[in-house]
Amino acid sequence: MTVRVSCNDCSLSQICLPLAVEPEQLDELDRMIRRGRPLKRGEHLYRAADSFEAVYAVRSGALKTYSMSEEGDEQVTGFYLPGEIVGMDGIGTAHHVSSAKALETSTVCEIPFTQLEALSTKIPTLQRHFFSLMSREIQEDRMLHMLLSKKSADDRVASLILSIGARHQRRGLSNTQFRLPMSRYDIANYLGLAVETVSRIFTRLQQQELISVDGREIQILDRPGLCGDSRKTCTS
Amino acid sequence: MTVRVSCNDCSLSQICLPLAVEPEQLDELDRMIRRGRPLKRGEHLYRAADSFEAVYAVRSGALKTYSMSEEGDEQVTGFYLPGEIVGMDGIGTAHHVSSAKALETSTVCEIPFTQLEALSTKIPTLQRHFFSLMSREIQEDRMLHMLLSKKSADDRVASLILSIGARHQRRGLSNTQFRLPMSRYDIANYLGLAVETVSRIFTRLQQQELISVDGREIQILDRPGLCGDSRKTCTS
DNA sequence: CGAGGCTTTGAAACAGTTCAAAACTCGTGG
DNA sequence: CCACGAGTTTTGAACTGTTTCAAAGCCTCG
Repeated sequence: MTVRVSCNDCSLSQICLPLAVEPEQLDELDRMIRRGRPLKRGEHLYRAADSFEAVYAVRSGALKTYSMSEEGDEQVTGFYLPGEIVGMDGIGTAHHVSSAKALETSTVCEIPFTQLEALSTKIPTLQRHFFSLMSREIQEDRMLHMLLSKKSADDRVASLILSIGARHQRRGLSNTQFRLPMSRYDIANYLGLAVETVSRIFTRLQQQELISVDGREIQILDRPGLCGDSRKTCTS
Repeated sequence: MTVRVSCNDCSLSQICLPLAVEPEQLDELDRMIRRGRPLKRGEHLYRAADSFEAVYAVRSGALKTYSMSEEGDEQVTGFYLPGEIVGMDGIGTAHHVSSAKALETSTVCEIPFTQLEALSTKIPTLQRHFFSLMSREIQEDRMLHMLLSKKSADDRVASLILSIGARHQRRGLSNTQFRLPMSRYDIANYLGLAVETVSRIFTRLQQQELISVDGREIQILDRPGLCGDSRKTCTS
């Protein structure tokens, strides 16, 4: 039982795949997309070693991707918010190398990759857009590389908060006040820190009056301060 | 004055782009490639903010890519050996976001991206191969993410040594004995460590008789030991 | 052969971790 | 509707891997 929503009606079409497709060709893209039932918090969208069939656009909610090392510890590799594409790391190996799990009730649009590939050869702007998406994912990984390798724990947390804010803004929401969809554990894991450290930093950033924290509810009080802290280009 | 070498004669064709192209179509790929004069150690292939025109296949030598933070410190984001493709991070932004610099005398094949894109719509296996390459770059970034966020300094260095070895093997060279093309500074920077730490670790790994080190000359003496150290899947 | 860059080594300092424990949330079932 | 309990978050104190500072030795290439 697939839900009947079309890209035309979707509020995310301006930041999602459709933006690369002319209106007259949108139907073709639209028809290949499968919109399944919502994922409940904790449910998997796919698991490592599943065969790679599709990429997914997040429609609502939030997901995390993670992989497992041989010793069995988890590494959170990314967070995905509405309008973002998840699952591109599987293209090269024909099976997923990471798992994707819902952080809260979420809906996604499934885009079968073989069909997307075929359509891409017909619509150059779509091919280009997809190259761009992957390239930008690489760029972001490089920025994360710098974050992990050069920045202090405070900078890392500040940077994540700013990033979530900026991604909210892309959807027309406040970049100043929002709810973090992930736990302190996930944040710590993603940023290569201990949970205790992350918790202490939230408290500290609040004491410095850079943000106000209430559980997962965040409000940015002093953006320049927070940016300066993380020395990150302060878009938004 | 472009050098006259064709993909047909190139010993790297089995790990480089040509592997995705049928022999009868190889000429078309071949014709779009420009082979320039060698880069001397320290010369740039491109710099951050240069407009993005092409990706490059390394033919000989070795390069590093790096980006600069606002404060002006360098982050080495990758090392590129013969047969590998460098420059894909620029696709999404129309200009390069990092710089690429020769670590030693190197030659590269320049592949104009617009032409590659056009050819990709005609040769689906080429399109697929390019998606795969980018996807694998993302995968590797994710493994690096885990390395930086969860592993000890010793594990990181061991892992890099094993990676360089494996990449030598792909070209039919020894995966046990080789020369590192990069300085201790570059290794430290890439792995998020201090130079002194890296130097100490090389000494320590040698004391443990896992490797033998003579400057940049490396020999792996106890692969399982080195793998076990870095807990990395020990291919090769 | 000399100079600047690399590499190594030692000792002190520190950022972040680990261990331990208490306090809070929130969904669930009685 | 309230109480229970598992998972999450916070806080404190001791510990440790890595960095920083300092200095000497070593290539290598002009």
